Amino acid sequence: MGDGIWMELRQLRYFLAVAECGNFTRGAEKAAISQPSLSVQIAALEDELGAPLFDRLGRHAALTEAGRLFRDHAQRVIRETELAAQSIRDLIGAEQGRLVIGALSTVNSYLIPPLVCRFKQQFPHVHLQVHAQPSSIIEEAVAANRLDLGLCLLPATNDRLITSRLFTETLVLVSPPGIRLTAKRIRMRDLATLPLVLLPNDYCLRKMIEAECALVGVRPQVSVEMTSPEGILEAVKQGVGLTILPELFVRHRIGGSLLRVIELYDPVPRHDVGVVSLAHRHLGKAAQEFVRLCRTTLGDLQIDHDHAPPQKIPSDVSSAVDR
Amino acid sequence: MGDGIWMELRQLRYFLAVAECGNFTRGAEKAAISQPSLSVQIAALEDELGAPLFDRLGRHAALTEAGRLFRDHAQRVIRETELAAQSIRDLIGAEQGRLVIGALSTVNSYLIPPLVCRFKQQFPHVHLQVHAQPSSIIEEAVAANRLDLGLCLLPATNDRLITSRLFTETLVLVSPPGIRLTAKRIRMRDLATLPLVLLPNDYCLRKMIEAECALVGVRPQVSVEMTSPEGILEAVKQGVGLTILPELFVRHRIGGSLLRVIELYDPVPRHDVGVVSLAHRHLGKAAQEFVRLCRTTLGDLQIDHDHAPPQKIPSDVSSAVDR
DNA sequence: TTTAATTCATAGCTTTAGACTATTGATAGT
DNA sequence: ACTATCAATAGTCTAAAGCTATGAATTAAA
Repeated sequence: MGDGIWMELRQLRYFLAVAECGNFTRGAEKAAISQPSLSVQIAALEDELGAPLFDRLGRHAALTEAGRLFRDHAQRVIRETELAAQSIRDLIGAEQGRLVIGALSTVNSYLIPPLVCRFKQQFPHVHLQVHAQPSSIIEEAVAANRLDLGLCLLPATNDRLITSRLFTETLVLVSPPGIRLTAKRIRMRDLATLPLVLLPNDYCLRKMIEAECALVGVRPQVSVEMTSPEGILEAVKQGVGLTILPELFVRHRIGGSLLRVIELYDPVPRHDVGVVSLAHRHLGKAAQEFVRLCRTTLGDLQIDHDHAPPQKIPSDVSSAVDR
Repeated sequence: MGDGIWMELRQLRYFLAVAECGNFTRGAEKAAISQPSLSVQIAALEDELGAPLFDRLGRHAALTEAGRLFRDHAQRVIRETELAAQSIRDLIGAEQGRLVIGALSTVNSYLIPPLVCRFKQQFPHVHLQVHAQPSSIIEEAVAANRLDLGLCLLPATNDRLITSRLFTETLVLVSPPGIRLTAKRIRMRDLATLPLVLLPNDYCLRKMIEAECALVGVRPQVSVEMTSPEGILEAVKQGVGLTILPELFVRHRIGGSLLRVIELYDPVPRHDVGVVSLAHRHLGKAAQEFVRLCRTTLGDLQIDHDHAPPQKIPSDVSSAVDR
């Protein structure tokens, strides 16, 4: 407490140099300083510790008992500093670390799986944690610095966040096989007569649907509310009703089932999805790379739908729809 | 290698202060420096590590991923320096450490046992190692810094040693029960006719005896040579011959045996025993205390002989001698 | 929206202390 | 006794660590 001066790493480095050389003069050479400078530092160290570290015998300087004891500690200290610097370098190279992100549950379903796959391939030692949460919770968590990144609806309401738009999600109507709906696309206002299975109304997606409907003067008939998009899709499959969900999500989920996808228009219900992070929050290489992978993965997904569908996936889908 | 500037403990201390407070301003208070000084040091640290350690969010400063990683290392470093300082303090208090001494085998027999006992009582955690060696070897080992202290004959021949006289050892003649020698004291020159069991002639003690004899113009009749004083005493007990050994040693060894102690005079053969250490060699508290204990223990031993003998031990001895 | 308060960074200046050269004193080896 | 080596000391210089004052940015309150 009362000490005015403290040990410094420099002194430990000099000390170890002398201990290794057994000689102040050569120790100074090794430490790349002059011999007097080294002597002063060693003396300061000895003074602070309260015991001589070397016996200055004419020919060589030998460690005292205290010196031997101190050497072991000093070596550990220096080693630890080197380890510290190295581990930071490793982290910059994103070879380790921890990345916690939040994602909308719909996005979580189709974007995250291939994304995680690629990410893990690139950064096998980064501990990645993905939370499927509603947009509002994600925003809050990112703002509170509990999440590194968030994938949520835009625009974000919290102004402490910086956002970066990723893509536009289009909503489509999903109908079960039994329903007699031959149209490939229907107007928004025509939703009024259909029984819908939707998310609870504290979800952004639900709110958006309500808002879109209000714009064209209709109130959707909500027959059932469920919290999980997957569950909703399953319910629709059972014939509970129809639902409205993001197109990408639906297309990647209906697989071999008999569900039909019906486009909505006038207007087309859509919203932007983007990545959000806390302003002034430094993003590590892993996080930056994660964002980049979002875009490339998304690009690949879009291709699967804007181009490939006419050849591949639609064959599955249409066959299922045809029946 | 190429780096011009190095991490310093000061920076780690400041870093930990900020990490703990989550705030540069309060961290500066904790570190007892101004906030700008702290900012500069943290910036330097971040610059050297190549990654930001804190995210400067408006309200508080939060550790980055790199910061969290670095904190663990920094804590270990600081902890280790504290341990180092503490262990040196402990050593100064002689609560631990290692003390290696050399002692003449005769001295080793009577002085060392009680000495070690007292020493261990005072410094239970000091690893004490005692080597029974001839004076010349001890001198050499102390000069080569392989021994911390040496108990040997004075004067020491090596001028790199500093010596401190402890006491004067007087040599006495020891005779077995069977010999017809009634005198309590005999002249040195009378040794000429007696068969002696002595140490080999590379021992200082032997050399001294030879020298003393030469002074009075006699050559001792050496019937047997043995390297260990204890062995010699045993041989004498078996009737192999007489011997000449340090009085203190003999008195503490003949116990209940029938050996007789006969004083020598004209001149009285004696030599100084002292403690030697290497010049400029710093002696730890344990070593210093060991020397002090030599003197006090020796004082107690002398008392046992200069005063107690008339009452106690001599009764045993005389009875044994009378027979 | 404006205002006030926090908080960290920057700039300029002061002072500390680490580093260098030159020298002395001491020791060891010739 | 002489020489060489080595560590400590003295004196000077400079780099950097510290402080004060100030500015920019953000948050909280009015």
